[in-house]
Parts: sequence; structure tokens; C-alpha cells
Amino acid sequence: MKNRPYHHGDLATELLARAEQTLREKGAAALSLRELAREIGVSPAAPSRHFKSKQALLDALALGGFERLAEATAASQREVGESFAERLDAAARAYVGFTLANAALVDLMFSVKHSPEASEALRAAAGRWSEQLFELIGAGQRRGEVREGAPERVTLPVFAALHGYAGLAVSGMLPAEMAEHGLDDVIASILRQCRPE
Amino acid sequence: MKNRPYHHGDLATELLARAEQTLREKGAAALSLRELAREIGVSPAAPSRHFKSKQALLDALALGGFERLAEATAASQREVGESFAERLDAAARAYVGFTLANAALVDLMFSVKHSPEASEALRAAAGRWSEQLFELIGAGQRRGEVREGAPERVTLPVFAALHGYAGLAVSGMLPAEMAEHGLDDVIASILRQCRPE
DNA sequence: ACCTGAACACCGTTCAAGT
DNA sequence: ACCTGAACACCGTTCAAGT
Repeated sequence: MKNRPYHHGDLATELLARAEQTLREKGAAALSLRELAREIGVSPAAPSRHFKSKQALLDALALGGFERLAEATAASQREVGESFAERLDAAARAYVGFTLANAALVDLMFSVKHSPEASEALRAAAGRWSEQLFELIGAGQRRGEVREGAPERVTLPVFAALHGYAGLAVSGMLPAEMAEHGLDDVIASILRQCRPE
Repeated sequence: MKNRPYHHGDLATELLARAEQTLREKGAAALSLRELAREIGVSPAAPSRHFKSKQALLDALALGGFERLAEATAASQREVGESFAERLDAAARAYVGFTLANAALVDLMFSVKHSPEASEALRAAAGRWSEQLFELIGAGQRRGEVREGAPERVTLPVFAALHGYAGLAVSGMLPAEMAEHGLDDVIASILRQCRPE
């Protein structure tokens, strides 16, 4: 057994890991830098060397969330057929699944308040994800399974429907009678609105 | 001029009013019960007589938000024609307009964490609002302008699209190329997915 | 019933000083 | 470069006591 060294070694990484655990288990309100430091066994001032403010840590968390979401979406496309319906279904379930499994993190990712510098990076990370939806629609158009139109204008309503459903489901604001077939109905409605002619 | 009386008179109301102002001007993070009390000129302990915790005040704020949203939606339907397209357009713009004008409040309304007792009241208030979308779709169906199907299953994807677009717009996560005709495209996609046959 | 004053156990952040 | 220890200016909440 080794006694704790003066230098932690990888405090930044451990802060992020513990923070995300707290986020998942107790919610964003319960996230405190001091408590994180206490759990890790480091002084209250130590985190500030790695994240210049609490908001900076939250921003880093959100950034990681977007990266994992993009990764999960990419994974969903790898083991699925080529038809638009199949690919949309996979992407939709990946997104909603990620959101439900990481509710507090997703809340953070799309929260209103981010430091302006972080917003740039966050928007870029969000872009790398929405790029995939964009690709999905474009491929559907090339196959003649999705109506024509500027891809970004066809994609936005699809994006909005998924994001909105996930948000409603996570916040518990879905009327019970809507939750039953919720995601199925949303996917069906997206296919309907994307249909050619 | 009257000197401040021992009893404020309507502290609960003034707390809510000032809290909403702070929310709008400085965001949820800047909302402090102590500062509210200071602004109003009352002791730090005074708010606790009217809201048993900070969360209780946030819940009350969210509740008021849902009531005003329902009111704004109802108003949007009063001065508009009878066709589904017109009524949907009005309701959509009322919702997105409310969201953009009250970003931090809407964030609160749909936030993940609410005290369990409040969640009941909040869901009821949200229900009174979604009831209106529900009515909108039902009326469209009776006019033959909206496809058939269980109204709650036709309504959910509409609800999701609006909620999602508003959320994306407010969080600044809308890719620039999508923001241009954003709401127009979302409304058009809703009309397309609702079209009969 | 409504509010004050003081206290308690926390925060995030800063900064000299240590290793 | 990385961390400690102590300090500063805050929090939300509770509770006896005042009016």
C-alpha cells in the first residue's frame, strides 16, 4: 500500500470522474468542489490549479458528454442496415438512451449558462454530433428515401423532435398517456415528415 | 413617505417578483434568498416563513411559468383563423416566443430536479398547457386537416418538435445554418407530419 | 402570524507559503 | 508545477426571541 503522495498525479481526471459520478447519483445541485476535494483527499484549493472555476469544471463535463454522445451515435450506425428507416431508428434510440442514462449531464450540456469561451468549444462538440444527423439525412436523400431540400433545413426538425422528446421524458413532463408509445411515435412522425413527395 | 413596517405585507409576492427579475437579468445561478431578502429590506430568515426552502421558491416560480405559458397559448388562439395551419402557427410562435423571452424560467420549468410534492402540481400545470395542444390537434382532426389516430399519439411528436426547437434555440446549440429559417422549417415539418393520408 | 438576530455548517475563490 | 493552510466573503437553514 502506498501512502498518498504530495502530488496526486492525475487530479484533473479524478475530479472529472468523481464529479460525473456525483452528477449521476445526486444531481447537479449536490456537486461541490470542496466535497470533491474531500473525497479525493486533497486540499480545498487544489482543484483550482486544474479548473479555474467551478463553471470551468462543469464546462469540461459538458464537453465530455458531447464527445461520448457523438461516439454513441457513431456506434449505433455501425451495426445496422443501410435503409434510412433503420439508421434513423438506431440514431434516435442511441440519443434518447444516452439522455435517459445521463439525465443530469445532458441537462448540463444544453444548459443556458456556459462561460463564453467554453461555449465555442461546446458548440463545436455539439456540431460534431449534429454533423452525424446531417449525414444521416444526406444519405437518406441520396437513396431517395428522404425528401429533397437543403440538408440543414431538413435536418433541423428531426433534431428538434429528438431533442424535445428526450427533454420531455427526462424532466418527467410527459403526460402518462403519451409516454407509452412515445419514442416509437416520434420516430414514426420523423419518417412521415421526411418522406419524399 | 412611510417608514418600513415590521410586517412587510406581501413578502411572498415580492419575493417571487424579485426572484423572477433576477432570473431574467442574471440567471438562475445568481439567485440567492439572502440577497433577495437584502434587496427587499427584510432579515435573512424572513423568506423561510413563506417558502420553506429555496427549492420551494423555485418550484413556485416554475408553476407560475406554466400558468403564464398556458395563458399565452390561449391568447394566441383567440385572434386567429380556424384552419389548423393558422392555429398551429400561432401556438408554435407563442411557445417559442415565451421560451426565448423567459429562457432561465423555462429552464427551471423543465429542469430535472423538483421536490416530489411540487412535481405533482407542476405536472398538472404542464398538463393544462399540453391540453391546449391536444385540443388543437383534435380540432384539426375534426376539420379533416390532420391525420387520424389517437390524439395523444398524434400530439406528442408535435409537442416534442416545438419543445426541442425552443430548447436548442435557447441553449445556443443551434448550428448557425439551421437557425435562419429554423422555426418556419419546424412548423412546416409539423404540418407535413400531420397531413392526412 | 410575521419577522429579527444570531448562530451553524457549509460554499467558491484567493494567496502566501511549503515541497 | 502542484499542493497546503488559512482567510474572505458569501450561502441556506434553524431557532430563540421580539412585536
